Amino acid sequence: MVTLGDVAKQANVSKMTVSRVINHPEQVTDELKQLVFTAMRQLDYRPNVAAKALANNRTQVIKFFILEDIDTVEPYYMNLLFGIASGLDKKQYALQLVTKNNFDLGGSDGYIITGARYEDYEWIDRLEKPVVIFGENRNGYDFVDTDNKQGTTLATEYAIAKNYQSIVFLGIDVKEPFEYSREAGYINTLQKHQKLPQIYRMGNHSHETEQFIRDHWRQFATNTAFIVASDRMALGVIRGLQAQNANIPTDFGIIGFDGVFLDQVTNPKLSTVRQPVQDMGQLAAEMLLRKIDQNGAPQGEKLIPPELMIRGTMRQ
Amino acid sequence: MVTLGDVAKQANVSKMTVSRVINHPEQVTDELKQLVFTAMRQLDYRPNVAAKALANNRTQVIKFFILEDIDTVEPYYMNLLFGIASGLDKKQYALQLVTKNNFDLGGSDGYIITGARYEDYEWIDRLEKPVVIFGENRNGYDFVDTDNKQGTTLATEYAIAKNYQSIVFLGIDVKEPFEYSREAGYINTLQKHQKLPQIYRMGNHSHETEQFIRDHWRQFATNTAFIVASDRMALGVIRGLQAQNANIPTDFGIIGFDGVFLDQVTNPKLSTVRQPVQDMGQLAAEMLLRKIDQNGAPQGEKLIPPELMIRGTMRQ
DNA sequence: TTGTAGGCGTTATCAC
DNA sequence: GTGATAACGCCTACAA
Repeated sequence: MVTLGDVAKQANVSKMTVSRVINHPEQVTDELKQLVFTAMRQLDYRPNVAAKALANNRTQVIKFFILEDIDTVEPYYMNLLFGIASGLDKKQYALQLVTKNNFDLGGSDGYIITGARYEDYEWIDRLEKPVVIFGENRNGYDFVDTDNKQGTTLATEYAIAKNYQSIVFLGIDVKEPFEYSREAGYINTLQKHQKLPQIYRMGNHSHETEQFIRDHWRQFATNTAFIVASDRMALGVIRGLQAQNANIPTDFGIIGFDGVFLDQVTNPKLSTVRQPVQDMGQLAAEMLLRKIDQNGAPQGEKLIPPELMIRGTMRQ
Repeated sequence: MVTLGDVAKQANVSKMTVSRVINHPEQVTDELKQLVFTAMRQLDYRPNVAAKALANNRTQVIKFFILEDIDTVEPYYMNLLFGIASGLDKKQYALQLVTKNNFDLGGSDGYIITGARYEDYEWIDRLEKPVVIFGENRNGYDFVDTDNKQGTTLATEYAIAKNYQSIVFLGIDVKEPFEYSREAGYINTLQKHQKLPQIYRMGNHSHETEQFIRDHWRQFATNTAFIVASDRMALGVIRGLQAQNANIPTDFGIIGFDGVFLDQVTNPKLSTVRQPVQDMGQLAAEMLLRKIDQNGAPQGEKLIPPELMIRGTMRQ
C-alpha cells in the first residue's frame, strides 16, 4: 500500500507537504505541487479513507433515511440512490441506507432524509450532524426537490393549449408541501385562463384511480384532460378510460408526474412531468458535503425544473 | 466521544480486554466480560469504525456493482439494495454503489456484483478482494440467486394442473445461466408430462411481448397459458391479450417472474414467481462478510426457493 | 512556505 | 487470561 510517506519520499518533501497538496493546495508553491503530483501518479497513490476519517474525527459515511413506505414509490428511489451515490463517491463518502426497520442515528457525518412528514421534524431537529432534506418542506430546512409547481403549470398549460375543454386534477390525499405545490401550479394556471379548478384526491395507487374513473365516468365529458399527481395513479386512469373504450388522446388526455419508470410500461406511452431524479440526488449529496465542509452552514433550497414529456396519452 | 479507553477505565481493566470482549470474547473470563458489558452500556459506547478500519487495514466499505442497464430492471434492484444494506449494517459496513458510469475498483474490502455477463469475468478474475456474484453463474464463483429452475417448474406445474392445454414460454433473448435455468424448469416439466415445449425469445420489454401477441395471435388457441420470464414482459402479454378481447384467466393464463413491483400495477393482478429479493440481498451481504472474515475462502452457491403467487391472471 | 511532533481510536504482538 | 507497547495513515498545531 502506498502512503503519504511513500509519496513524500519519492518527491523529496515532507509528508505534510503532500497532505497540503491534497487538502490545502493554495498553501504550496506550484513547483512543489508539480513534484508531488507526479510522484502520486508514479506510485498510483490512493489516500486511505479510514486514516483520514480517524484524523478528522469523521466517519466518511452519510446516512440516507427513507421514511416513506418503499413499496409505493420504489422505482423512483433507485434513481435517487444512484444520484446520491455518485455525488458521494467523488469525495470518498460511503452510503448507509436507513429505513424504519434498521433505524440508527449514530455513526455518520451527515444525513439525507426523504419522505419526512410533519411529525418527523421533531427528531430531525435533534440531529447533531448536518441534514439535507430531499423533498419540499416549509420549515426552513435545506432541501432539494423538483419544482413541483412549475411541473403542473407546464402540464396544465399544455392541456389548455391543446384545447382540452375540461381539465381535472387527480391528487394524492396527503397534506404535504409537494402536493400543495402541484395543486397550486394547476389551480393558478386554470385561474389565469379563467377556468374552474376541479380537484379529486385519493391514495397513490393505480387501482384507486381506476376505480375512480369507473365510478365517475358519467361526469367527464369528452374532451377532458387529467393532470395526475403521479405516474402510478396515471396508470390507473389509462386503464379506467380504456375500460370505457374512451379514445386516448383524442377525447381524453392524461399527464402523469415522475417520469422515472412506470411511464415506460403503459400503452399508449404515458405523457408525464419528468423529474431528473438522478441529478437531484447528486445535488442533494453535493449540498450535504458542502454543508459538512462549512460546519453546518445553511444551504437554502434548490428547486430543479422538471421537463414535460409529451407522448401517446396527449394530443401532440 | 466515548472510546475504548473510557470503557476500560470504567470497568477497571485495560483497553485490550475491552477490545477482546468485542472481537475475541472467548479469550476473556465471564467475570470480566460482564464488567465490560455493563461499562459499555453505562457509557453508551460506540466503536469508532474508522479507527477499527485503520488498525485492521480495512475500509469497512463494500462496493456493489450493477453492470446491467438500470432502466430495464430498476424496481428489482431497490429491494436488493435494501437487503444488502441491512446485511452490511449489522457489521458496520457501508455501501458504495458502482455502475458503468462511476467505475472504480479501489478502496473496499469486497465486492458484490450483479448483472455480470460472460465478458465481465475477465476483470472480475483480477479483483484482489473477495467477490460474491448476485445471479447464477457457472464459472465457479460464489453466488446467490433465486432457484430459477424451480420457479418455472412451479409455474408450469400449476398451469398443467389447472388444465391449460397449451403452455408457452416467453423468454429473454440473452445467453445467460438464469435464462437457461428458467427455460430448463419449463422444458423439463413439459417433458415429464409428455407435452411439447414451445419457446419464443425476445427483449425484456412490455411492448415487445405485446407486439408478439398481436402478431402471433392466430397461433394461440383458447386454453393457453403463458409462462413469462419477467413481470415486465408479462405486462405486455396482458395488454396484448386484452387488445384481442381475450378472456383472462378463463381462456388464457399468464404467470410472470420477479414479483417485485410491476405485479402490483396490472389489472387483473399478475400471477408471478416471487423472488425474495430483499432476503437474497441480505444473504449475499452476509456471504461476502463471511468470506472476508475467512480470508476469501469459497462460500459456494446459494439458491433461494421462490414462491408462486397466484392471482387474477390464472385460474384459481 | 515547509517541516516536526504528537495524537486520533483501535488492534496485533509480545510479555507477564 | 490480562496488560503494555507500538503500530495503522493522516492531519492539526506549532516551530523553523
